[in-house]
Amino acid sequence: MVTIKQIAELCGVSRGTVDRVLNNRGNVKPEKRQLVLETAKKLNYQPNPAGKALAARKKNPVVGVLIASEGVPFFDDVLLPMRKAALKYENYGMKVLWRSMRGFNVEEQCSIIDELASEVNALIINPVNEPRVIEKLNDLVARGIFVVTINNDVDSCRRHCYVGTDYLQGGRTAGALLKMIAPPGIHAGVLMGSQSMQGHRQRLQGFLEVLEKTEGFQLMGVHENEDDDMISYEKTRQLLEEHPDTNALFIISSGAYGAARAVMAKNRRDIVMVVFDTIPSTIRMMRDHIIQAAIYQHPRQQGRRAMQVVFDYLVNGFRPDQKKYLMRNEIRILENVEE
Amino acid sequence: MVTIKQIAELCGVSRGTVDRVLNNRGNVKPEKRQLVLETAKKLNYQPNPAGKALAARKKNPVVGVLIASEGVPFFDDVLLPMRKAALKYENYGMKVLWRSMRGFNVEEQCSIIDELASEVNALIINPVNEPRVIEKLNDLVARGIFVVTINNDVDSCRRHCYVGTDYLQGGRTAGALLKMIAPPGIHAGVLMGSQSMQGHRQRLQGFLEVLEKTEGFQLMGVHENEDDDMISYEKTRQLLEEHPDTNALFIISSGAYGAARAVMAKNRRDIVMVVFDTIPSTIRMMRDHIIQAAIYQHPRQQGRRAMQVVFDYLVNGFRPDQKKYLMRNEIRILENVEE
DNA sequence: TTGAAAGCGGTACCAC
DNA sequence: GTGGTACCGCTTTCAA
Repeated sequence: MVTIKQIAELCGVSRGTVDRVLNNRGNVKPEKRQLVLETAKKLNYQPNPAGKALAARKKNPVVGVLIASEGVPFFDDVLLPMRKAALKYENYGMKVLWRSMRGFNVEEQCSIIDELASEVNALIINPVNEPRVIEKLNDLVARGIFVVTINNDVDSCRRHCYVGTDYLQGGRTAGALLKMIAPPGIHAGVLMGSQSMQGHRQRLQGFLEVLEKTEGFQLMGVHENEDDDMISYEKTRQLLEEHPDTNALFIISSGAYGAARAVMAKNRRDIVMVVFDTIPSTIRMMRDHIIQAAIYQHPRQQGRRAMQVVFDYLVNGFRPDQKKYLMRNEIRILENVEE
Repeated sequence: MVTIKQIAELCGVSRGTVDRVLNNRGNVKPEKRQLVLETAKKLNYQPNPAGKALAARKKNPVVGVLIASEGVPFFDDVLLPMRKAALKYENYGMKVLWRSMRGFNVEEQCSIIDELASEVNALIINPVNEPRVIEKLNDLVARGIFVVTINNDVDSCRRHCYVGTDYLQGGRTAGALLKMIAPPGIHAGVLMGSQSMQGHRQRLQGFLEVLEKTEGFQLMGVHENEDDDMISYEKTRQLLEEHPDTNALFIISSGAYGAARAVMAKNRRDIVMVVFDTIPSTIRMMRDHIIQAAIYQHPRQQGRRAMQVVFDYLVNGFRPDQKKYLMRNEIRILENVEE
């Protein structure tokens, strides 16, 4: 392992000079600069993160977290490991400010961002896909704040990093799975949160892409449930009444429980249900054999990873090595859904 | 964040004394000891891992890795992220000695362990489940070497930590999946590496546990392929000739490619194949629709995690918070198998 | 433009 | 028993 001290000795300069070169702080004579750079390269110098972390304490690293998590069980699985990771990183001197909100209110999100912006050097956010929010995030980036979007990426935003899933692939996986586990002649109904959610549209697109090539496939309707179980219940009930030949349901975001209750109410245990996320109510419905499979988007990894990317940047001085960290869309059935 | 220095000031003692108390190095008057402990507890003192890591350099932390990986594609997926993690940790001053072997030769494994034992303070090993090896590992533990078993745990071994999967659950998941994707009346043939591999037996057990309750299920035979594709090919061919009504194949460890080739040779594309691990040859067979699904045991996480557990112990001074780190058995189909 | 020195938190060793 | 001190690697500040 090579240290700054060794490079300094080899080049006949002081550690301070080496530091100035390696971190582009200027004020070094070109020849010396050149010499230091070459030596560092030749010896394959890699900074020791422990040294960096200790020194970084003086920079007072603070990260803000803003997630529209209230009333959304999925985010419990994101936030728990994120909190655990935060606890670990707080031992290095990093601080975390937690904020949450309910629903996708642009106004509210903007004002919380403003509030956080003045006291953090990094932000983890689950952003609403709206121009005003995007503009605000770009603004933070311009001011030197490190921005990580989680679970939901936004268009044309200059955020440093996105942590989430590939929605299109998620839809394809769900479609292909349904095709495998349902009898031929699939007549599927679809429920999604909202057409205005880009991720939901992409999942639907991937799903249809796979199934439309399938013999006997019929789409019985696509309905919006605003990620609400009650609305989900009503719409599913209606769908089943209008199209009794429906034999499969695909739930694109939340509302699986509501849909499952409608299936139970109609006593339609022949229906195959594929949903997203393995929240507790979904696991219960899997045990009752109402829901057959769920696509798992690694919420825990998402939470951990987002916090880690920020820590590595603020404390260890690493820029993320990817602009996007995409988690796999996994298939979970009753047998591998629990710990 | 609380530091040793602060505790020292509050207690009116020196940092050295606080260190002696918190690390049980003795030589502290009971009253002082008590006071320091109470203060640390009250302030919820947590050591800063960066400080520890820096100081740990003087201990010269070295870890040895010994995996019977040669000729086993599965371990490529374990070793690559393990190497990447090692590279990262080497920047903290930890050193890694890499060893590999081919097959499960007790003699050879023992001699490599002996060779490593004298130069490492930790060992990551994929052990052969044999008394002589187990004894040797227990010996290392007694000598203060930190031992992590990976992918294959061994009975009654005092290793500090196991990183791998739950074999029984893997078998159950495979069985339940087969039940979902194959038409009713499953006539399944099974290929396993060896009856003497505990993990393989457990997967078979989980598989049968689920399927034996299934109407119309028949087991057409269980054959050993020694994890070899050629043997796998021969045994599968034979099985299909003796039992032409076989309509499903379950491959418990390696040899999926050999079995798939036999299926192709017999032109039996109606057969449903469920296998373990998504090695390149398996992915190719999935693209050709010979293999329908694979159980994925998170090889990459296994590699990363094992290295991390060792690093956290040697460099940060954390004991692992679990004796077993079990990865989920995931279901992979063509649509979610690739990046 | 540069070097020297202090400090981040923890550990180890020496002198008393 | 105990305090003082040096050191691990990196950053920052100050003086020259």
